[in-house]
Amino acid sequence: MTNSTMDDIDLRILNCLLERADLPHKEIGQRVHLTGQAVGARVRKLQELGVIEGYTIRWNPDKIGLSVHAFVTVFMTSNHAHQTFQSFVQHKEQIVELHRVGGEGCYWMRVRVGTQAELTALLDELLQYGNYKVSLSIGQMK
Amino acid sequence: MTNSTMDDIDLRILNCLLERADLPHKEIGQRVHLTGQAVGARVRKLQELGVIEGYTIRWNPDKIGLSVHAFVTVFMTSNHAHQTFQSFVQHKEQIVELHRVGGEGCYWMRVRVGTQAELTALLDELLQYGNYKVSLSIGQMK
DNA sequence: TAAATTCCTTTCATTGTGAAAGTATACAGC
DNA sequence: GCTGTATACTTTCACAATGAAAGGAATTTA
Repeated sequence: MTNSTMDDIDLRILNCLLERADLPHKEIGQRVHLTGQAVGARVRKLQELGVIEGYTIRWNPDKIGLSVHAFVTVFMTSNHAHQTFQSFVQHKEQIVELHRVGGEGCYWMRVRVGTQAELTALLDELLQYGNYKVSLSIGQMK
Repeated sequence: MTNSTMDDIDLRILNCLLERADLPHKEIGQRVHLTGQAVGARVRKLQELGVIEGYTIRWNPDKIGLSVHAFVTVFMTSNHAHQTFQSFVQHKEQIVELHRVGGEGCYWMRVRVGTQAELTALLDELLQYGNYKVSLSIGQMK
């Protein structure tokens, strides 16, 4: 790898892939005026640079019954519970995203569950680590 | 398509794809004891059901200079501003996710920008619609 | 028991992909 | 100003992945 910096074409390829990662390189190539092979080489470069981390699917959790989508801010009550809290979170598959935050609270997390009852149960467990604030998503606009 | 219900194999395929959507169907097939073609048929079924919405990439905004990752809760001050607020958000590419929420505030949004100054500028613009609370992600654990 | 249905496998044609070789352009050093 | 080197592309080619079609096993329905 030579040039470790991204140009405008790389950005356009990135945008194409974000929108539709199953697009053939040849078709992306038509949009950025390159052959499929050249696109392939750039994509490989972007992966080596760590810009592209991997391929995934966009999906709809609602369709498999995960209709409750909550944002939870956690306020830790003890300074010593961080380790156990984090391992607690890691093995809870309902918690699909976790960030350490500065500002409001200590952690921010996204939760996906099937029922209100399941959410309540999770929140009850959370109490061993601290307090929380919950917001429920009632519609995604973007 | 006949059976509109998902079975355990479908779920396992879904998980494979969430982890690595570029895995060949043949290889997924080995994990769930099916041929590649059978996996392909199931994936097509999941797309028709709307469970799978499309293919994307996982990427690292940090690597292209988007190092500020903020969670913003918006408290609207007027009941009439929702329309203009939503179109405002739609054409701001720094706002990468937006939800209407119940609980804390009216909207929750995820913001990706390069600098604190850029965040400040965005928050200033937000003031025409309402107040806000900001948290900055200082590390993603999941 | 026979017919229909579902879901799979096998086979095959088409398409996508990555490696290799060749070409054009830019740039450094003599 | 020329030559060597590097970069990034295109073309060619072999291989792998994919989807369509046909056929088979197991289950359901009458």
